[in-house]
Amino acid sequence: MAELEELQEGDIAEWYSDVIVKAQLADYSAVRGCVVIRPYAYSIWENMQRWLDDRLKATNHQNAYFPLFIPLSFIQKEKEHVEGFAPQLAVVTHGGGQELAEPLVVRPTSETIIYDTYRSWVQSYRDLPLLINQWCNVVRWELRTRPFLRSMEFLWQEGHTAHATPDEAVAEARLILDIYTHLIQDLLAIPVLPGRKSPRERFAGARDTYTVESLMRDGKALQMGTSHDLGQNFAQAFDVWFLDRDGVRRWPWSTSWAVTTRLLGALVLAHGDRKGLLLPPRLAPIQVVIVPIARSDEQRAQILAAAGGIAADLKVAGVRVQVDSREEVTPGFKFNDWELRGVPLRLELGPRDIQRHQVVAARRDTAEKAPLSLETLKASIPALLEEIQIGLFQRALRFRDEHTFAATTLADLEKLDEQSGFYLMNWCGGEECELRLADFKATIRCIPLDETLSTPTGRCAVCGGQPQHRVAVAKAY
RNA sequence: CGGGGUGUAGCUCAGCUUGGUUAGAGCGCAGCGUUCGGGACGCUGAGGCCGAGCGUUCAAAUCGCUCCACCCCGACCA
Repeated sequence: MAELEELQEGDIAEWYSDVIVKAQLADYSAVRGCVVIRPYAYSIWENMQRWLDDRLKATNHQNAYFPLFIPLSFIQKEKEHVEGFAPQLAVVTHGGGQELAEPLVVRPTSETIIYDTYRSWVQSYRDLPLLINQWCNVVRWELRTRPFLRSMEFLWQEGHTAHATPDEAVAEARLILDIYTHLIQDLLAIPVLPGRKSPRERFAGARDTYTVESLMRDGKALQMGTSHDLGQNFAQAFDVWFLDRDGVRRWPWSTSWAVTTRLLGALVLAHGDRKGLLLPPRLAPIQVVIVPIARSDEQRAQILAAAGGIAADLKVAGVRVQVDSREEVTPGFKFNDWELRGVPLRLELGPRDIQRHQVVAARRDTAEKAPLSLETLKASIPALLEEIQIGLFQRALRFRDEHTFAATTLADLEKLDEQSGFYLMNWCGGEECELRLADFKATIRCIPLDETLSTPTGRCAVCGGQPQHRVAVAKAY
């Protein structure tokens, strides 16, 4: 595998699927567009889930589960929603050998079935806010699929909340965006650009869509998570009412928000290199792998015993550690194997080390090797893992800064071919101007929430008119 | 849904142009032995409806037609 930055677009695609398969993250399945998520990747997903689920519970959200099947008529109740999702629906027409009276769609997202239920849950302002989350799978009939980044079935969490005031709903959508920001920056070690979507890029049926966008190492942007201010659209469409404090009947204001297993793909594309995967320690299923090196059988027994002791100590210190005691492959093979699988830290333990009372620690991120004293491992290893975690984020942040440019005219976007990344561009807010970006295979990724970025500084780069914002433009996955 | 490509051992592929013994290689897998600080080696062995169907022929992995699947590239999408 060559250095990622040197690869052409098609080769990146090949590198990506290579890493996915060789690092045992996913397997292609018998079904087009659907992958098998292997234990290694699922374990990473569980680590993300655990953190996010805890945060959601800490902010008073509760988990629930709604049906996989949704009556077709439900999807059709919200005008924009149906227009947005109709082309992507998988529809069940038969069951038990009979044609169904009404077809059932396999959920592409659950707003409709959930609001149909909320009608009976919400009567009074005392029932609000209603803060529900569900972990599940969804299906969207994609034409062009890629493992994790876009598959026909994927896993996610979808939050659906209802509030008594519009301000509360917006505050909720923003709170979640903030939680996503922490998840992605603190755990995945990937910097995000938080912002709002242009009307054109908004979720079907939303009043406003908030997004966190990141840059992959090939300079393309990836939408990492979204949080929608749905206004009263779904409440209205599904006839959800509450009697407010002042005796007036109102539709509640609602939000929905999601992150998906796409984040697993982001991990590969944001940190991977020519050796393969590189996992941030806080998410790595195996943070430390110990590779024993021995010449004779009795030496092996001694070294394996020592390795087992180190592993036990590290486990007590909260480190996820594994001893690679395979005898059928050489240490050199193991080095490459674990590097491909992205384990952040490797400890080599051989006869020399036993003698000197040390291990040799090899960092996946910098390829540096250094001896570590056995006495202080319980402190030095967690510290080193933390250093790697921070370093990965810093490196990704530097990469993003170096790939963020200004575009003052449309012609500046021609540079996208040479130098892909975020291009900050003044925009009048007109859809005609936005559509011109297609000439460069680019889209408006977001209007940054950070006003130092989004405050316009000149004229609209496309039409020369009065700009409304500066927006982040990029090629996207 | 359009364009391109590929289907032969678990994987990567050769063989097909010019039809003809028992279909091959490397890797992987199993057993045994030697190895082990950056992808070790030797010996032995298991493993195939040549993507599916129909046709041409004395004879098809090989020629023709149809279908299917997957990958890559574009328009639509988390």
